[in-house]
Amino acid sequence: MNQIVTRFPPSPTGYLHVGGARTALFNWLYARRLKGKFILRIEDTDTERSTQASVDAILEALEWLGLDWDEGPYYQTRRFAVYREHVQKLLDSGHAYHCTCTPEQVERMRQAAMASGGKPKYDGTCRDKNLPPGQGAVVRFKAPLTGTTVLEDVVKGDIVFKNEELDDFVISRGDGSPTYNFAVVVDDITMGINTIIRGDDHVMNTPKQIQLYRAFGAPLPLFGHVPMVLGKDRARLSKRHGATSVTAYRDMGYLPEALINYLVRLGWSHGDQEFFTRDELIEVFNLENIGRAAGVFDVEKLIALNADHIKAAAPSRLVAPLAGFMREKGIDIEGDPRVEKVIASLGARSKTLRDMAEQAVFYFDEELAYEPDAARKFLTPEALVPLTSLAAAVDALEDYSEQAVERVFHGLVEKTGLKLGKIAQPVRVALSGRAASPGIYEIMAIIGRERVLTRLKNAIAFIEKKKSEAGSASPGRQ
RNA sequence: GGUCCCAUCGUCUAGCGGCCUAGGACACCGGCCUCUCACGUCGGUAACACGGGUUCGAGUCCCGUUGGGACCA
Repeated sequence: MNQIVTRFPPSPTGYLHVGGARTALFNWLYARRLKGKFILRIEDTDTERSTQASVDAILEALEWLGLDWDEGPYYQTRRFAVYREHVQKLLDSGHAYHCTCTPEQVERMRQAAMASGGKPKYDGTCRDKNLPPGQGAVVRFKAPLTGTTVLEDVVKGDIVFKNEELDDFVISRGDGSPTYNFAVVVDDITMGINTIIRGDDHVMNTPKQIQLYRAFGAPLPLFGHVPMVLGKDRARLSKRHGATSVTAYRDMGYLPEALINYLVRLGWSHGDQEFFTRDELIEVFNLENIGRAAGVFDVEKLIALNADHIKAAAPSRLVAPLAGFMREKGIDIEGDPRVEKVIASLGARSKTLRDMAEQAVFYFDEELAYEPDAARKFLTPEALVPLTSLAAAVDALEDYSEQAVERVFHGLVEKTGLKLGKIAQPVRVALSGRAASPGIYEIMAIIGRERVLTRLKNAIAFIEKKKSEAGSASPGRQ
């Protein structure tokens, strides 16, 4: 085979879902691996359900995933002349014929065939009539009546179909529009596609398509049918299983490389390796290791992989995507010199970017709100001494750094005899508003001395206020 | 209903006749680390659907059953 050419042909009847994204990914990876071409084709012949909004959504999702295409997008609705020309070719070569049987007649044939225990199919009434083209006449493919058609599938192995199971299917409708199987084959042949990786819901279409290739005298492409992606209940993945659109995952704070990593491992493996960068995948992806069994989409594992990719990402890589989530919280982090350090401090603690944004707020928001439970537990009168002495020590510090701050804490431990935790927890709440956060020395280094002092003072004032309120309220109680 | 596909821990999977008293990952449970939470690290629970063959030997090959799924209607 010369240069390999793959394709992804979505129907623009909705967003790009994760199952579709996976087959696009497989085709893309295979093309990139073998330095081939990846073509995008929009199968929009169902004009009832196809929309431009869907096309846009699909392109947007592919772009976000970084699955770039080398040709296209081609639109089937703009290729009717090509289809007509190919219908004529089959007519001329005797591989197709006009048929004037009405849908009602065909339906009766099917009923009759079923009644006599046969397969519901067209009985070939017009097959040898050599009818001329006529108003409303369809064009049928003259399919082989006996023998077998073998699909040599790279993932499933050989699949044999008896030709008697198939019938003379329609390739061109009464209005001149092509049928699905016909348009696909004409497109794939004329676009030079030689490798077709698609969902295994297409295996039953394949014998018909193979017969068309033969009728056209075209070489067969390599077929690989990959198993479906299932939901938790092992039924085909659908909206009731939760988010299925690619962009929904983007909006929830997943990294495209994580979704790609997850999707590729769902149905493909490379020994025991779980974590892959995009470049690694391009290096090692192959068709041989695609599995034969359908897989269940498991968000838990996606989350874990996303966390791993966040950890592995350079902070600078995360600034732009995180900025979007911060903006939702009214915080503009772009250009802020602290962001990369903030991201570094949160990398090991974030499952998603949304999650990271949540935790990053306190670094930037000066209107710190204390978590009620954390404040109740740690911002107590007992914390007054450590808080005030820390403030004094920090204020007196000659050079302010993470190391210097750490030394201050150790000094306080010695001086007060308190356990480090007794000092650290109130400070943590004072600085972050939470009971759980990155290390406090790190936080202090990032937010800077000024803010540290302000926040410590605020916490002290908070405790004092609480104390006096409690004092004035207590006489009424026993 | 017909045709076709599939079948290893809850999930994703390794395994391509002996290296398997079945390995890894996620999740879960414990220990360690520790200023909290994470991270990390160490350990644990957990699977070859069933029944026949073939073979000296089967998770691995063949047949059947069962169970899922796809397509057509």
